[in-house]
Amino acid sequence: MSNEPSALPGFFADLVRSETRLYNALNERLRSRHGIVTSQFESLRYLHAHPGARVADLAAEFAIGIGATSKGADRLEALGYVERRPNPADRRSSLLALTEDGVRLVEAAEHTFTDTLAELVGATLSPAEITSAAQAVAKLRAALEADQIGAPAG
Amino acid sequence: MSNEPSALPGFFADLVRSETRLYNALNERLRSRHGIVTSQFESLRYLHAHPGARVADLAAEFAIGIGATSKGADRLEALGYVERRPNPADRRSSLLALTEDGVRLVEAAEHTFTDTLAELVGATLSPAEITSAAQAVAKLRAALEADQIGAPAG
DNA sequence: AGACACTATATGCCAAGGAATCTAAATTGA
DNA sequence: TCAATTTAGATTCCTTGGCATATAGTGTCT
Repeated sequence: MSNEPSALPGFFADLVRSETRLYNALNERLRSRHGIVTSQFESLRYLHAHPGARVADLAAEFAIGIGATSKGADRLEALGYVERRPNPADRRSSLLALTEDGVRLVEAAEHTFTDTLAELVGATLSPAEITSAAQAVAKLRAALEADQIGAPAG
Repeated sequence: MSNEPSALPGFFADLVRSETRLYNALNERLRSRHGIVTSQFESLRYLHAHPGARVADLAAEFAIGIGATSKGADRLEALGYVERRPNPADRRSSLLALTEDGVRLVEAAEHTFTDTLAELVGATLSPAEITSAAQAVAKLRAALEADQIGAPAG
């Protein structure tokens, strides 16, 4: 009874729809309060946790292309939130780090982000549901990353 | 112990990363085998299940803007998979439907879609994990839709 | 009937990502 | 050591989506 094979397309559809709507809602909040969108917040958040990351590290984390990542870094640099510093170990690459403004922004936006998620997800799913869903997607993500599935070309 | 409030950012990150990689992997497969990408497949799939849907119905389903949906319909029409028929009840709108080619394509692509998901998700998560994750995202999606959260403006 | 608001969609412009290409730098191996 | 290969990331072109606006058709009110 439980191994309906065709549960997967519905699961995928619900996953994508939920993600789209959460992403859109977070975009609105983050843009109005902090002037950035979710993808930018996530980059800043990653750099906050991993100072000195390279463009390729960001691209691998988000499963987007190097070109797109490089352009995204340009924008954050132009906004004054990110700095490119020379990589002493390899002159082809730069080390990315948050500026002081970037640190302030990401710390403020973190509250908006967490609060909005709590409002949108926490109001709907019970802690137990969140826990079991979180375990499943964490496992799925780890497997996809380990097998390098869905990494774009450019 | 279970109601860590800060489980949500990690859950969101894993959700987005999983979705991105699954979407990218499906894009590759669908493009190489059928010449369409996942977003197009999902539109065709929706029209297969809901013949005579309008542009606005597709936009609401996917939580994307009306303008983008209209342009997407243009492309599928240009490819010969979708037809716009006059809506007898309202001459401002058209009723969208699959052509015969569109029906053939979506039925073939459905196998690719299901098989790929089974390969990527079914190999990683147990049926029980899939079931509980699917229930959670179905509930989340329904709540977001009911509250019209994350519907874009245009 | 005419005016007005409303709705459905189409269109134009801009921002962002994918893929391919290009350059510079590092690494390898004869 | 120096040519060949690989790697990092920047640049270019193309596609797609968001948002604002335009256009046409509906409904209503008088």
